[in-house]
Amino acid sequence: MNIQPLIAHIEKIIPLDEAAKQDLAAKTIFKKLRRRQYLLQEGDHCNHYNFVLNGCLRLYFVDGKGSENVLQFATGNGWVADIGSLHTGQASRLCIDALEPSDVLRIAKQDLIELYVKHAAFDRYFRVLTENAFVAMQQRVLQNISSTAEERYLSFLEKYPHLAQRLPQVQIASFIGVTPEFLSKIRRNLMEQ
Amino acid sequence: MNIQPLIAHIEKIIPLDEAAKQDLAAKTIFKKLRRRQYLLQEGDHCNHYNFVLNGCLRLYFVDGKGSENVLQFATGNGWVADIGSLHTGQASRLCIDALEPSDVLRIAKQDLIELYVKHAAFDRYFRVLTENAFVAMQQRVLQNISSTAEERYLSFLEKYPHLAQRLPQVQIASFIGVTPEFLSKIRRNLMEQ
DNA sequence: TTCGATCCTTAATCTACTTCAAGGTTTTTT
DNA sequence: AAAAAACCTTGAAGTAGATTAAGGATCGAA
Repeated sequence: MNIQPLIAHIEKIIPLDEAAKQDLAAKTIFKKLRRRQYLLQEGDHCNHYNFVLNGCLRLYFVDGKGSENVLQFATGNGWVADIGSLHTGQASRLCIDALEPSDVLRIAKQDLIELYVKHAAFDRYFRVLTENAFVAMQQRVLQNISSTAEERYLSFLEKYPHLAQRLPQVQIASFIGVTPEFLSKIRRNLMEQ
Repeated sequence: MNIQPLIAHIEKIIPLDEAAKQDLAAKTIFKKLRRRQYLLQEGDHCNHYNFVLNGCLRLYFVDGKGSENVLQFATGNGWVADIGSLHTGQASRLCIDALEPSDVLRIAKQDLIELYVKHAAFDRYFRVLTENAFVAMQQRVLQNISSTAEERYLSFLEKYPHLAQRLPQVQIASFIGVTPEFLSKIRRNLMEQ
């Protein structure tokens, strides 16, 4: 199993010594997913942090009316987990599944804790990682509050041009927080100009 | 200057040795704010992480139409900063000011980095802190997408009962993402039941 | 003690977005 | 190759919430 992409990703933030790399390799699990396969299902306990090698996963929430609301897409070199459930140990209210056939590296919660304790570099890496994710999430809250759906769609195109090509409209609509019908209308309006 | 509340808050997550406490104390700046006083203004570079001892601050964004959109309230034992600006060094698009007269402890960016390097405990502490903040922000995105304004208001009351008493309605409206007029209507509807 | 801010509410009109229903196309599975 | 899913669009009708405008209440400063 080749965990090189993961190591490379970590070393963009902080160098790892040999011992750290070996411990990491020993705790990394490889998993292949088909399209539509669950990695986490509502009610499960989220026990793994997942690093996507290739393909595309989504983290989403099924609300009272049965609609899916996408919180996050994860493609190559991205992480995905229900961090809330992972930390508190409570059952998750979120789902993770594969939008495309995907390859994933997983680290179990207990192993992650051991890595934190043994190698301070991992605290640093996940601190920076989470700070970046936090900033992105904060900007999204801002945008939801202060922009129209059309503005949100345009900014999605700008920010994730590769995803815009790759994903079905339904998923994009769900991410920016509108119905697929309305996104269709937005797109038509944009075309006409 | 008494930084005991800050130390206590950190030690809920990870113990600090004497050296770490002393280095922390040496880098901590005390600041008193009047009501309405800015701690960070749009266009400034955010160079400090701020720990609130007492009072209440808000982090907010002024959008194209000139409306204020509250991202976060910070009261006793809470942190507030524009983490994005703090990290990238770019000018901030956010503002921080005091809703009540407040006392704040500040750590400058450069000092924070030195603390990270010298004492691994700080990487751990801020990792956990940011993970919690991230989870909260994620839940907020979810709620914005999948709930009505009334549901968001009720959940605000549940989650921050002390703030609901203390803050003007305008601020609460801005936090949950509606106009003050509409919040007023929501409150009336709730009364009538 | 009064003047100006800030704050809260009400009501009328307006609009961005949802819901529902339907038909056509493309992709996936068998 | 056929059947079944998933996907995208269109239009009509409905609704949550914004906007505008106005009046009254409370608070803070001089």
